[in-house]
Amino acid sequence: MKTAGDSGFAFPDWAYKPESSPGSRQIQLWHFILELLRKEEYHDVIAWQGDYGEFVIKDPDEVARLWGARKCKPQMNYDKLSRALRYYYNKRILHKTKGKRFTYKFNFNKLVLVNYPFIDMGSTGSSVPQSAPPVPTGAGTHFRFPPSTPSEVLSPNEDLRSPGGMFSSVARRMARGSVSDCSDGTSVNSEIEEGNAGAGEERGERGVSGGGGGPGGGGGGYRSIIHPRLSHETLFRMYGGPGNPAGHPGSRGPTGHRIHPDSLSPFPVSPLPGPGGAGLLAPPLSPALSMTPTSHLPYTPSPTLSPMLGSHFSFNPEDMKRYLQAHTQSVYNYGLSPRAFLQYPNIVIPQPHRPAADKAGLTGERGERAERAATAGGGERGGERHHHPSLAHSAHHHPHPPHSAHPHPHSHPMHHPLHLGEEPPHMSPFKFKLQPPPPGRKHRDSQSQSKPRQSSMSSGSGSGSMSSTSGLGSSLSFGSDLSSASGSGLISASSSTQSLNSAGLPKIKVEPISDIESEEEVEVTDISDEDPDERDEEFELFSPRHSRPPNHHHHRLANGTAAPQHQHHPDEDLDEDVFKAPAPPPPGLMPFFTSQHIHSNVHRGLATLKSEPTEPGDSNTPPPQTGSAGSPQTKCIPLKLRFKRRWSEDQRMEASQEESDDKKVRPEEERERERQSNGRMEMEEDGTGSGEGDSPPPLAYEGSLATPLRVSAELHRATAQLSLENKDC
DNA sequence: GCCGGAAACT
DNA sequence: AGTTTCCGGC
Repeated sequence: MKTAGDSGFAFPDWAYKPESSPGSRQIQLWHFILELLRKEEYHDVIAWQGDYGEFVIKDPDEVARLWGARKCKPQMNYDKLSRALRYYYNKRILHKTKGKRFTYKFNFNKLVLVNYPFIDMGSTGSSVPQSAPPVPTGAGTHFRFPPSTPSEVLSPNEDLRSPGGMFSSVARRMARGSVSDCSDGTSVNSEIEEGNAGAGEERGERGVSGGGGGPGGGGGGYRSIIHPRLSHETLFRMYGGPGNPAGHPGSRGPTGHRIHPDSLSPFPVSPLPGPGGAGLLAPPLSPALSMTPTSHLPYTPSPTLSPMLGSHFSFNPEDMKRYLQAHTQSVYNYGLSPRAFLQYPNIVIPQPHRPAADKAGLTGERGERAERAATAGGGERGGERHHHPSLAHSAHHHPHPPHSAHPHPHSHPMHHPLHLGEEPPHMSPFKFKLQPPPPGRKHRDSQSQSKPRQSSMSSGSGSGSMSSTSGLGSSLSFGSDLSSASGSGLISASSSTQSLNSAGLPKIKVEPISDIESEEEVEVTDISDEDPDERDEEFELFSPRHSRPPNHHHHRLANGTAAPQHQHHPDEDLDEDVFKAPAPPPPGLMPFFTSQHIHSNVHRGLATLKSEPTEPGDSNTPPPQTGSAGSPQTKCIPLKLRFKRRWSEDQRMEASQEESDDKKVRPEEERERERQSNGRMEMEEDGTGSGEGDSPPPLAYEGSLATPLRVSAELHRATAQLSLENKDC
């Protein structure tokens, strides 16, 4: 089965579909809708209206006609189209706004972020009008929706390993891509948009009534609507400097990593409003940063794109740095869940942006960007993004948003330069052998799960279960790799870890290229095995349930009282949340960002893990304001070790954060199982049900850190090993 | 108008 | 898989 996972990215199946991506021949309805929405010409037909992400089809027939034209389905009508839209309900891409005719609402959190991490949500939150269509202003010049598709994003593999590869890959795609429409031989080259940056949009369809199905008409009409490919620039932004093949370690300066050339992050905020960039979005991670674990994305090894490529790949420090940086950056840029950082405790979060430096760096670096020319009109840097009219007033056009205006970037605790260059020198390349993820726990438990639904959680193969951990095999990979790294030369982390397996993590074998041979195999057992699954709620962190007591099975209340009293239907709530403007991240979460828990000095071993989650991470990094004190002691901790720890914690976190998601999608059995074992998940909300403003107590996290003895013991051992190794650093 | 099952289509 | 088509039901 091919899914997003094939590419190595953690995407919900529905979100992936390369074929359906803009660049491919088939466009998906939601893409199309978004396209229309972003075009003023169609505002009389369909437009944003109402709440965030909500739009109204003003002229159903016309929309249907347009859609039909696009799909070469002259018989299309609103009834059919709406049926298609309804299919999105379960996928959570859309919701129907009840009571309002022809009104639907996008779930951009799932959709945009997952699919188009590059999209600039605009100033989002506050500045954006209610319906503020998360109109994605592309990272690039002009807003392109869908800026890219996961598939186009390139696999981490490619990126990390060699930008060059990335390029070629892009080139390849660009070369090939064109969207064919119903027209005879006519094909709509989506690339065009890149070229004209939206200029010359045509509405061929309109007015060509009747001709809807007509080849020429239909095709041409949308010609510029779609932007299928990710520009190189975008890619660079995503991954930091342009071509800097892994082969040239150290060639890139800190500034070179600039993901966003614009003065400030082009992704000021996630769609979720939040104080100062605090708009933390949850889990949906950038496809580009596939290594990041997401809670709702299934992991699927990709033979071709994923890091699992070939099932074996080598990793060197540079790559790691790059990856980490990208990850970090993405977290910041996309307002990802703080959890994303949990993995890299010691990592200093990159500064959102250093305009001058960045630009300089970027400029210098991106000579090869072909698209530059193409996008000429765009002026990406200028921050000239296409804004949806409705967004007009949004604070978008801030090439250099003042802090006041955009507190996020700088005020955000996360904003610390990532000093990758300062990674422990001793890091030597090591190989990771990735193996296909073991069957999810569900699988094991119930072999005969009903058909998998892509909606995050339900997929049988554990994709659902993978939730956060699995999201990206890679991220997990690291963790597991690292943890296992301490073992004998070649270890299969997954094999030793049941929890991991249950999580559906890919198996990874780490082959220390350098010296780690003496290490013992460490078995990392995670308590999270409880039920790492089916969670795909992206707002986990921000939802009330986060306040749930730590280290408990997610579905249970701390006091053991399971008495959920909230009135709403959990489903409803969740959905609502999802479709609602995101709430600001709970204060309590900040610590996560700021203080990278973990890391501990080697000597302390795992103790840190258990009790002191908030230790300051990188010695190089000044402790964030919010962070609790920090003791610079982790300097010498090998990345591997950090990862290991991070991973463990993450696992625990995951376990505690699970929550119910889309029940609709979930197989009945599954739900049943959950109910039985965990009690009502609804309870997770803790009765706090209030919604958005909820801020979970910081404690929650700490508690969740509690580690089972066995785990700590194991880890401890591993740690000891590592520490010995790195004693001298 | 809206919903969602079912089957067919690509 | 993602619709498209059809349709009965609310």
